[in-house]
Amino acid sequence: MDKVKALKQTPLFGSLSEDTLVKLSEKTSEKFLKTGEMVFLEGEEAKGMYVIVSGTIRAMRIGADGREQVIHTERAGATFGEIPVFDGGLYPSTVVADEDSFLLFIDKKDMHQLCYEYPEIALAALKVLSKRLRYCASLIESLSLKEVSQRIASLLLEEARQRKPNENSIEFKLTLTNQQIAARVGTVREVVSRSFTRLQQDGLIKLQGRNVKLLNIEALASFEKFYIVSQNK
Amino acid sequence: MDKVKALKQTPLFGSLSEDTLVKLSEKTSEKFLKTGEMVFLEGEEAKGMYVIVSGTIRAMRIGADGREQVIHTERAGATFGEIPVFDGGLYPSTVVADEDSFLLFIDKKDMHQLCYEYPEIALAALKVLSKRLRYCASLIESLSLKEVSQRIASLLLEEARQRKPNENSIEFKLTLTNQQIAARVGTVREVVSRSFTRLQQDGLIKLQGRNVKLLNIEALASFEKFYIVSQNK
DNA sequence: AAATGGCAGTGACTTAAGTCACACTTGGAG
DNA sequence: CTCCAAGTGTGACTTAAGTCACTGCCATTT
Repeated sequence: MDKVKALKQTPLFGSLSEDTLVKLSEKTSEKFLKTGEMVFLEGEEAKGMYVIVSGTIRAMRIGADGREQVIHTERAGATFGEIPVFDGGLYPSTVVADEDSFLLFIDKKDMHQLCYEYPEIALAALKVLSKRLRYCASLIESLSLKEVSQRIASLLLEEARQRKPNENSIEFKLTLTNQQIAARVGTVREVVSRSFTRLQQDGLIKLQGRNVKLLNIEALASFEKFYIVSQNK
Repeated sequence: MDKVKALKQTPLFGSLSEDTLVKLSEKTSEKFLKTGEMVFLEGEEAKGMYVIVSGTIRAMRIGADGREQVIHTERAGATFGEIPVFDGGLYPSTVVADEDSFLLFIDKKDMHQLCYEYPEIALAALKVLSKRLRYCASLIESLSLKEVSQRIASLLLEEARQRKPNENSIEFKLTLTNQQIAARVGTVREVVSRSFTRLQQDGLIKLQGRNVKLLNIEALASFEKFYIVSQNK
């Protein structure tokens, strides 16, 4: 069965035996989503969590003016909606499919039982949440202490890292729209656009349409970390 | 023994029997800190995590210009530094004592062993991290989508909640300096000061020195959530 | 091959927030 | 008591970021 294979791929359930995975997979229910469809809304009652078999999702919050801030994104093999499973509360953010996606739903109670029966699952979940917490802490830092162009620099470096591991000049196609970048980085479309042109003027990147070339990764990384504004007069 | 009593109080180890706690307590080591002393630095190699027996700490990041952003604060009974225990990385932020504090240190390996032996500990840890993640998500939202005075409003409401549960007009003494508030809320001292006077002008609070009175909790809460700026002309 | 809708780029303007400098409280410590 | 350090308040100024309003560019779709 396909579901079993999918569960096997995840960091959460990868440690389980074939048999156990079969039993688990029988308890899951399936959910198909088209791009843009919502999985759940912030504040909704939560009955369980999701595993992404294929596709990608974003978890986000929406401000009073309608602006969107992405909290985290997840792709195939990852899970989301775990928080209410472990602390009993409501879903902490709204989740939307960023591509057509196939999800498995796992009930709260089943998950608890698994954690008691197989401590390695609890440990794996702890690892997943820890990584997420790291990411959130960095996002907090950059929202509070860094400028937009620095945040964009780090997004570009991260995108690059996910493609080719390590060269000193990397070129790739941006799959994100400026609007999506803005929502991740905590600004608006126009500012993203201007930041790109500024990074280009400063010789850190080269743009041609949606094609980005990081001209000097070293410099970009140090810009991301250390750039300080005019200071005093 | 005092250590055992302290461990018993924590959400993490509260479920353990007296005997187990004694055994655990023997594995911990003690650490005393004066106000302002550092527990560990962001990026430091991590050998384990801490339990706060008494005192308070703040976990924070420091920007290139020296500005500080608090990620979370913890008080007696809480734990911190768990992330590297579960994901094997370095400490994600710098932790400093906000008062004279007494901590217990628990080794990574001991913690792992406990999680295997007592799944309820792993579950408790999952709950702790889930709560922290909720807090971080809200901080991200407010840094990205809310104005400083709104963030201060929510800080005031939170402070109030931690004292008297629910009345409609609450008065209390702010223990935080404006500087500390700024570091939590993601601004600078001066802006906090001005925000306070503005909240006062708008009739939401009454200030007398460090004494704050929330005049209209309803209104303050709705200001915190929904306030929208001038919009268009 | 038009036509349409979604994106990107940019000028012009506004504004919240940050910086600097200085004066004013205040609550301990000697 | 009074002195002092630490903290607060505030005016004046700068600036990053946000808003509005267009223009122009593609990539589909019919």
